[in-house]
Amino acid sequence: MAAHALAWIELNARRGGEVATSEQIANSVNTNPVVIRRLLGELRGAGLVESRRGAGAGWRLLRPAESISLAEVYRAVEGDPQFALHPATPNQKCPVGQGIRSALTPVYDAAEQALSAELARTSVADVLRESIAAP
Amino acid sequence: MAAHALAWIELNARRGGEVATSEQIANSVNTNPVVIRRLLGELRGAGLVESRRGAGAGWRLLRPAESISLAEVYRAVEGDPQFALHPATPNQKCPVGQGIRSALTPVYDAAEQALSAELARTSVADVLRESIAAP
DNA sequence: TCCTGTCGTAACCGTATTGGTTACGACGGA
DNA sequence: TCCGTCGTAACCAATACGGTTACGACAGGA
Repeated sequence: MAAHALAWIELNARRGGEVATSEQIANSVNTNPVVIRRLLGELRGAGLVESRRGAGAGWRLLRPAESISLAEVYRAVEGDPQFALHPATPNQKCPVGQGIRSALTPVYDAAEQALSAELARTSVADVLRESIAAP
Repeated sequence: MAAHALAWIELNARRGGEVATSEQIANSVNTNPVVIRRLLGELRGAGLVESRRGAGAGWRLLRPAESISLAEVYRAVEGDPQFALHPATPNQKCPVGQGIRSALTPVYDAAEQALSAELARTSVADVLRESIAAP
């Protein structure tokens, strides 16, 4: 949904729209404007968009769509690590339980890294282009 | 937890244990035996372990720990795709909404692929070794 | 100055997921 | 026959997520 929202803002800008309102975006994503405002709020925290209030308010990209990668979007939206360790701390009296977390942490880090690197290959502009090109 | 359980089964085997019971594994993972049985049930479905019932029952790896990668474990446990598309189908009357899903699907597939490739670099035997080696 | 449109945010709901727990039947070796 | 273990259903609490309503804050125009 975040990728969709950003692509829509970019399309709107290319059509001459100064800013995009959460209601317009919600109409395309088919959800509630509040959901969009929450979502874009996180992206604003990551420095990807800015919002204007008052009359004629709305949202705008802070950087060219070509330079915003899905890795940044992903990181902004899915803040916490994707790979969680055990909910309860394992049995420290067992050799495995004692060392399992420090054994898995680097593996998880590498996995997140690989994921991020792959997502970095696609930009919001790419998403928009492929969306428009779809049959 | 799945990686932990498999590593424990392997450690137990190296110590001469024929099979590992869900209660023993649960003791190391610090959870309930039923949770372990459910978990290993999925891994059995993926052909990674087998279970024996009756007296003296328990679990055993079906393949050498060196040949079981975390990618297989991950796939067995986290069956469905990690990247979900929109919960509600987007507005088909909008160019972005109409094409966004077919634009994102290949990106998601590539991301899952990158993730899997990274996890494939680590085996259950690696996890056990690193766990035991931990300070 | 007031009015209007939009964001910002809190509050709440329903649903789904997850790990945990209890319970009990099924199985199979001793 | 007995006993230990798996297999599985049922239920619970906690959490997360998208959705919805509501309302104050803000800013620009009339």
